[in-house]
Amino acid sequence: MRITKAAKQEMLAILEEWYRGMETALHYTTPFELLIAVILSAQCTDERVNIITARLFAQYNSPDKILELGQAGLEEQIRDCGLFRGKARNIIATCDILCRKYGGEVPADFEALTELPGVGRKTANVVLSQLFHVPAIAVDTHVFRVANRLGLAKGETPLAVEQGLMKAIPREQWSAAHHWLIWHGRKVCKARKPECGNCRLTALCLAFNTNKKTAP
DNA sequence: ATCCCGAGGG
DNA sequence: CCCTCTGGAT
Repeated sequence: MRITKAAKQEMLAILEEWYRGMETALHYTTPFELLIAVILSAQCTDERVNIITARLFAQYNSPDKILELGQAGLEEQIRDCGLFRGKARNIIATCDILCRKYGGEVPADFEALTELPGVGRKTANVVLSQLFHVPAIAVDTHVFRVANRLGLAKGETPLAVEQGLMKAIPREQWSAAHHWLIWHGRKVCKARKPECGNCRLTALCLAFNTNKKTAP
């Protein structure tokens, strides 16, 4: 079974109506803060990242201040969000590059961003779309799962799903659709126990209609 | 036991 | 492709 173009457009219309205006759950006040928050969000809930960054940014809200804090100090601050040694190492290295190469600012360029340690394709796309209004679809765990379940974009890798979504969604909606899919994944189309009973998309959903009315 | 707005290394 | 890194929540 496959999802028609018309069905995909209908899904997007419902998602837009449902999640209109929903944006990131991460708290930030500057580009630098968003960059760090997104790096910290790997394998960690946004809610927990917000707890950590509230404390961290109160004192250390710029690359030079993070460098002042140092590896051990940063590890202590971010310990509770998991993967803390690698994240601390990457953030320190990234802050060093930001200071030396970009005057302490966050570069608005995909190649420049992905050269920063700890910044991969997903984080770069979040920063580009959210900070610099570049059309991009960041595929995280929620977008990947929801797009595959719905049949909006099938793919075995995040890149394949990203490319499928770019075909299925008008460019001007890329950044917004990223947030619709995330919120749908967080609130309804959950990884472990999807709430199909609360979903407005079941009539169109590939997984729901393939698995005899029960999403995997 | 599995998942959370992944990335880097082998 | 695979594996590792990691604490907290369910």
